[in-house]
Amino acid sequence: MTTQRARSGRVTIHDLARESGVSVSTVSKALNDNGRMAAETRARIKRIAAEIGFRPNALARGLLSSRSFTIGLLTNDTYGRFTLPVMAGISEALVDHGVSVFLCAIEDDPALGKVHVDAMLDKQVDGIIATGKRIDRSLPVDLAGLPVPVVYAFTAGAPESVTFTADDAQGAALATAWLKKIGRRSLVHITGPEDFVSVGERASAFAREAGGNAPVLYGIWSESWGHRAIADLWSAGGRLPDGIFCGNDQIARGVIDALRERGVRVPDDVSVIGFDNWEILAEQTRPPLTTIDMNLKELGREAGLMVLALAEGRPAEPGLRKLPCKLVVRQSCGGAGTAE
Amino acid sequence: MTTQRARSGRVTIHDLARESGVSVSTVSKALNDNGRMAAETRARIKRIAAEIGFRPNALARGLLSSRSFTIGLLTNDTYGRFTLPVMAGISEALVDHGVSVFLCAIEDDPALGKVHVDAMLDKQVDGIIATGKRIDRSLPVDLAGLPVPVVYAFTAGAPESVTFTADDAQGAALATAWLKKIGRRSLVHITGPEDFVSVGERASAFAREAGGNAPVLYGIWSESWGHRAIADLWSAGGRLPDGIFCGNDQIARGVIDALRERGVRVPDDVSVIGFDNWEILAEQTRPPLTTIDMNLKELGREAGLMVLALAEGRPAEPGLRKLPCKLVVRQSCGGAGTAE
DNA sequence: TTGAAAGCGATACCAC
DNA sequence: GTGGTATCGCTTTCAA
Repeated sequence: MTTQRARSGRVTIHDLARESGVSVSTVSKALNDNGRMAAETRARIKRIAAEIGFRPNALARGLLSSRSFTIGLLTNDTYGRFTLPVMAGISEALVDHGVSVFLCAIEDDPALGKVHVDAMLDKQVDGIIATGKRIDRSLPVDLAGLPVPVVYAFTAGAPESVTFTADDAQGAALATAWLKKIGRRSLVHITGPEDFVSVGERASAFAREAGGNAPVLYGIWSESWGHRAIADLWSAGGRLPDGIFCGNDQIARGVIDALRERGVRVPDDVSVIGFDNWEILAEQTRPPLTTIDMNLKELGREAGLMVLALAEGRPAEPGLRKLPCKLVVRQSCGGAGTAE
Repeated sequence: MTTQRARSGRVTIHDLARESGVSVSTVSKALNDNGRMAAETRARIKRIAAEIGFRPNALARGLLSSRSFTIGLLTNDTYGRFTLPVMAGISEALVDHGVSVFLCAIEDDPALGKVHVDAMLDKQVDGIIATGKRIDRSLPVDLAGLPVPVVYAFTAGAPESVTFTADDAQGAALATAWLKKIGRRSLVHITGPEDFVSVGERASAFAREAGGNAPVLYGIWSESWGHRAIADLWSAGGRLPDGIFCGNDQIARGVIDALRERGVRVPDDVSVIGFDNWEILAEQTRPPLTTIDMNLKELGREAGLMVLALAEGRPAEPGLRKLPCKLVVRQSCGGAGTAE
């Protein structure tokens, strides 16, 4: 181990060759289990490699193979509520394959987006995943015609691309069915802005499941709207709901707070169900919120495996893939397994 | 533009040389503004480069320069509340310098940590930033003795390293001083677990500013604890506070909800101030929460510039750098500029 | 079974 | 001014 190393402090295949008394090419074959060679030599080289801590330079390797084992993740979800689970899934799926992820937060700035895309391409990423906070809006960058495969996750994709999204309709149906299953009969859907595609999908599914004249209240994605919606409903003097399906967990939170302030008991008098399973919020709601989970981590995982497949040249059917949501039962609906 | 290109679909410096009718070395010099050459030639080459969309391969470049223009970001903050702003700051600071960021979420798994660190080193990152959710805990990986500079941000660092953190004491003093400034005299601090260093720092600063016998209530970082703390205080029958400094925004949220439920008016009767400026929560609190912002984005920016400096061989004083917090005034304290 | 040599894409030195 | 050539660290024929 007294041999001198490169000034970089990193040990190269040359160092290893010198140390093992064989040539560079032999070392390469030994480590990659290529070619034919004495099993003993191979073992010895591997042992010495481990001893002196040799790790092949991925840059050099990438130069040859034109695979960098790197992908880029583009997002405009600064807050990260949606992006983070997606990201976690991607990372988890790819780390086993030795693929690293460049994170590029581009806000809604096209110029910034271009800078990041160019930087990623310069760095020879094997593929790009675009993700966002809305499935009916695309990122402010044009990713068509890039020399690498692009997969869209939770953001609108180019026509002939692969896009993953949560199945809003199925999730909403799940929520509504659950309210009915636990015995609720007068249902309301309090949700976000009508121009969101996911709002429309969820509302339609709700209507289908709850019956066409169950009211749908559109508003914004905030607690305050949930609060106000309850105020409106209770002061309108109509038939009061006993089951409320909210468009997201924040609205649900507002709804539950408003109900409590009115002395309406949740879940005894009214069941409330949210959407998103934003845990930090859902768990702190009183009572903890039953809600729909979009399985974003799984979505990320699938997106990750998909870019990987495309990068390796495996073919994939283009199109929109809707991944199923799941129900997370906490206490805001009551009824879970009990004879209510 | 009819000349054939490499099968990769990416145009290389050779293509560009052929296209411009000059040698590869001339092209290189032209694009990098190196060497002496006819201004006209340089301009022509640049123009053609832009036309055929030439972008230098960063892998090849990195091989030579032993600079990959890539850094690694290691985090165990899965939820991302702290990591995200830090990350945004890092990215923002580095994108101008052409540096990309590998995101490595390692949970609290040492094995996963090692995998990611190895992968980053293989990819020749120029430096690593370690970030977490607690400044008094270190990540489950040993980053000492790495061949690249390491900077710690919002997580405990190795002894001789550069570590950035928020100035908890200053932030707490700021909060407490604000309560006093707007005329509050009976102060309480409701905060998180006593074994967090930041809890200790904030509590000491609070005591210093509020007077030694102002009570400090330790609990957990949740709304429910804030809620319960108020219940305890109001049922204990002691002197009731008119100013409450909470250890984080979630606790503050619980406190405010509990106060409202008791008919105590915020901010008329009691001022409440939080910590973290977790906007999505602080803005939805009723009334919106006045709180302390740790300037995490700025912290990230500084950390980014620091690794960059270290990577370029510029020296830096090791040690802990506490960055100042700032006060964000909303409505939960009242008093802002008014003659209360 | 092993090693020499070419080459991946770019840069830098040194001739011309 | 411009172009050949060595080089970065590694993989991959092809000879020996």
